[in-house]
Amino acid sequence: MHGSAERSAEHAHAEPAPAGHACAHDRSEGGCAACKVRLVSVCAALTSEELAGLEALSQHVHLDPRQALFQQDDRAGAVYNVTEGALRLSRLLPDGRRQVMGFALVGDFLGLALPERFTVTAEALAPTALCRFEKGAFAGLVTRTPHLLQRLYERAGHELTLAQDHMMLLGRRTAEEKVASFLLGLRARYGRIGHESITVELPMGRQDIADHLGLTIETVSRMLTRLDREKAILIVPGGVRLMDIPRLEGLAAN
Amino acid sequence: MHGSAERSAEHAHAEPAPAGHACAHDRSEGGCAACKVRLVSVCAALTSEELAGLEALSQHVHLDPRQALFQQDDRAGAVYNVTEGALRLSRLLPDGRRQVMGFALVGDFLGLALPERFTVTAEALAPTALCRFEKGAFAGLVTRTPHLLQRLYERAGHELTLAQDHMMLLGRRTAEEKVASFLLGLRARYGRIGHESITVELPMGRQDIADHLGLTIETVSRMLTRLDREKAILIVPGGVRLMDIPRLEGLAAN
DNA sequence: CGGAAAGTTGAGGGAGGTCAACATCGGTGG
DNA sequence: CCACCGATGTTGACCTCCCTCAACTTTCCG
Repeated sequence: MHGSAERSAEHAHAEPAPAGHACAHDRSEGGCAACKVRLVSVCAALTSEELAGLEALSQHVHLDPRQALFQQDDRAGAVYNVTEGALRLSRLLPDGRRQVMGFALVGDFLGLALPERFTVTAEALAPTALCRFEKGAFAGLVTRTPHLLQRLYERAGHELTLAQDHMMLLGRRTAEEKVASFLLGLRARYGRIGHESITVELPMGRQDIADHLGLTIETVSRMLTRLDREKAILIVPGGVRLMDIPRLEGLAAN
Repeated sequence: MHGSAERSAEHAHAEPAPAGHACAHDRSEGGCAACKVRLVSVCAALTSEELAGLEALSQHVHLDPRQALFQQDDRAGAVYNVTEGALRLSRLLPDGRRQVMGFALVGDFLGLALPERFTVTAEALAPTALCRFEKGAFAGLVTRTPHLLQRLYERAGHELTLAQDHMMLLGRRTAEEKVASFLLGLRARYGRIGHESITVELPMGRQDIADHLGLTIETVSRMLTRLDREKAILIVPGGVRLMDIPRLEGLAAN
């Protein structure tokens, strides 16, 4: 099921640029200062000189749907900033059971902890564009730029509280609560990146949602159907419209 | 069930020192340089001058079993380093369901993310001693000491991968796997702080384990009994002796 | 020694998993 | 343009793992 079609772009980079090409002219269209994710991303911590330093390191990467950016346990050679699209971050147990640790949306940073090896597999859910920073160079910039380190640290702290929220969800909530909570959380995230709407796009499949919430695909489907039947949501192609947010918030209960 | 006996030492600090006293003479017995948790803690990043700076900020706090150090949503006025004992870090849902996010052992750092408010409640499981650092002063030291910030950042990254491990456990493992994994994980942690042994102390109760693993107290008890019956472990007063570690590792499966 | 708290064990039930059939959707080629 | 096909999602029937409820035992302290 994890066929060779999902080869890692991280590997590809070492080879003569088959996918994920990172040629110099790729970063000629405006640069970091004009980057539309700058204000929502970790780059907001930087002065314009620092930004220039960052830009010198940046490369653009594009992924097709289902293409992997990197695999769990790959040596981490770079960090990334998502500028377009969405990715699934997952871990596999030896027997194939999967846990989706989260979804990276526009503005999200991958490789935050600067780990030796990636702790998750990152795969594109849609056509996705990223800013790539060579890890060594980025680490150098970080040590020279306490601002940036501070910002990364704050971000890591934030990730940690999100992880705690999700542990609460996985350990102590019912299936219906999990699904309601997931939809509200996703809506809030879209809101923060400027796409405030009652309609929540779901670029991930039902299986991805199930593996994220610690459920099966059937249970996710049933809960969505139930919420739809009860007029709390409306299932639409490619997403869900939240019809009764107070009710959903009651279910999410936090 | 969460009676007034569990009042927060964080509150107590503002009042005229009822519990958790932090008088100057409390830090006269050796200081940070002689601190036995120094090498396993975040302080290992510091030079001896920096250590002196840290020491000037430090206060000793002692907690009795069941006493709270701080509560979820308390304004975070300090960070802590555990020097003795153990604490339970938990979160409560409005309806009383509880998730234990983890247990802090000797050498562990509380308030790592320097949050505005604590995201968990911390309660002592045994007589516990901590080093307390006023948050403002600590934050000041951090900005003046890139070493330390770097170290905190690494630590936060490590916490993040631990959180991911635990999400995998909560979302995708069976009760037996959860318990086996928990025991092995605890043993590994004790090992890292110098208490390598086949016998794992369990300073927390069954309910705490259950709330950590997303199970009920009865299921935890049954799984321990089953592992005992199968000679994988031996239940002893106050803990568990791991009799067949390969078998436990097979169950934990990762 | 006595009472409360903590832990264990058993019986029964239910939320969610499993298995299987069916529906829907999107792409591809005739 | 539509028939076909595989992938994805939905629905139903049944089952099982874990939860619930309850009784009992053990441990911990005063």
